[in-house]
Amino acid sequence: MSARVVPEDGRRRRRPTKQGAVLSERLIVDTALRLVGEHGADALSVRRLGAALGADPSALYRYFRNTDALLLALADELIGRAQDGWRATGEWRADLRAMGLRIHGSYLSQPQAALLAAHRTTGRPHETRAVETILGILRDGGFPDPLAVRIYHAFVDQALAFAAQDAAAAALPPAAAEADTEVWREVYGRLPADSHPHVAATFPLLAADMRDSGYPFALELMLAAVAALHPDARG
Amino acid sequence: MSARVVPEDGRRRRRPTKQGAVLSERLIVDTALRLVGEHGADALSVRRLGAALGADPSALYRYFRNTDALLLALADELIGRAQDGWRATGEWRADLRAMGLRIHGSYLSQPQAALLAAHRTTGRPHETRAVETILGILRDGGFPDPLAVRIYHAFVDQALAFAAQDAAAAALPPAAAEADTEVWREVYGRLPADSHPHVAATFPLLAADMRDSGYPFALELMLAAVAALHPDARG
DNA sequence: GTTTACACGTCAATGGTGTTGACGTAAGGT
DNA sequence: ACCTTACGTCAACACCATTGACGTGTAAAC
Repeated sequence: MSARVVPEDGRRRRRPTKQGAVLSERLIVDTALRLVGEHGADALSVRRLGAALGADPSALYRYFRNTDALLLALADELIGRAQDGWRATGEWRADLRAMGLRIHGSYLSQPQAALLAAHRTTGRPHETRAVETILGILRDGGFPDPLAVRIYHAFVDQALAFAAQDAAAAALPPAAAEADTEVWREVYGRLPADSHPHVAATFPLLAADMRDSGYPFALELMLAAVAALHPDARG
Repeated sequence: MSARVVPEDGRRRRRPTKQGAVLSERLIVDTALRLVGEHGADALSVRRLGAALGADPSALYRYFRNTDALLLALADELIGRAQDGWRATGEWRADLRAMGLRIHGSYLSQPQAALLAAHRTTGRPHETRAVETILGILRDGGFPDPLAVRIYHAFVDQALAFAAQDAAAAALPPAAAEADTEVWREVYGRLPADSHPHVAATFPLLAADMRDSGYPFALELMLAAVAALHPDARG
């Protein structure tokens, strides 16, 4: 069985499955995202996706070469959703902030797809559009090319890295997630002041702060530092 | 079978396996890291680890409640290695920089293991020591507690997130890695200037910059922004 | 309208995974 | 030397992704 996948636009004969569903790339991607959204990270397996579609699991291999290809399709869909409806204001700092938060948020809405795809280069249309947009914000904002490129790199990597990091936390099986929470309460909450004075002194602050993502603050720090590098910055 | 795991210090009877190995937490963790380092993340399964140890796979469950517990042990080992031989200089900026680069480097030295562990809270000794150290750098450096805690959070998350991100890239199977590289050359290198003017204009700079990790620059940006927040900063 | 080719849904099988309960042996405290 | 029990082993379960063979029904060709 080689080359069983037929490209989407070459498809003609859409035979319904036994249960009456008519498959398509679009339907599969949407169903996969819905499955994940409704039943969590563990719900996405070839078997379960087949069941949700009303098809034999192996039918998916007519549409995606393997699960990795399916995940890249999900990833590009997420990048696309991050940009839906966004409009540039022309103010580079506000625009970068918005893009960062949108990418982060979009990936977080589908944690386990994000996890598997945040470190891949898909080269698909939604991705290239995002690259173009962000580079444009920086160049139109007045940063010279070499600096714009360095900032672009740090900015995008940071957004994706935090997205993956927070997605990983959100995608943890319930048992592991509870284990992490309990570690905070049971271990860090009880470290003695003589061996761990700094943790002991700040524990309430720490426990409160760690509940949320560190990204928004890290993003603000990056934007502040970048502003200081702007040609127009005084000093 | 409940409560089959006996804590390491309660162990007395070290019965050798059929193949003559004498198991211990230490031996299992080291073997697991070696396995992952040599044969990739996929090589880490209970069965394969058992085989590498010369023991029945289920023997591992006498030492770790489940694979998650084993992963946390691996993560803590990496954190420990990041701190080996480090000494504070008393200069918060230099110390933070060193810690960031050490954590990042330590995880990168075992990309496959880092991938599996970078987003967990272990609560184990090496981890609590690292938390204490970093908090200490900030508090002793003159940051008031609420600010120190926020900075700590952003700093640690950034280091771990980038570590995981870069580890993921380093751990890609050769085929996928080459696919990503080719996407850069074939897709981004050929985007037409009329649809993607910014990418087209900066492609050589972009391709060169993206080869390395974005972390060092992102770290410098964060440190610069943090310096501006220091109580002693003018303005 | 009938024929025909093949796209694609289905079946069955392979070899992997984590995890558990039962069991017996040998190690160590007494 | 005895006895308890820690712990290594075995067998089994339920799940996983993936593949080769198969045949049906669709849609194009005539």
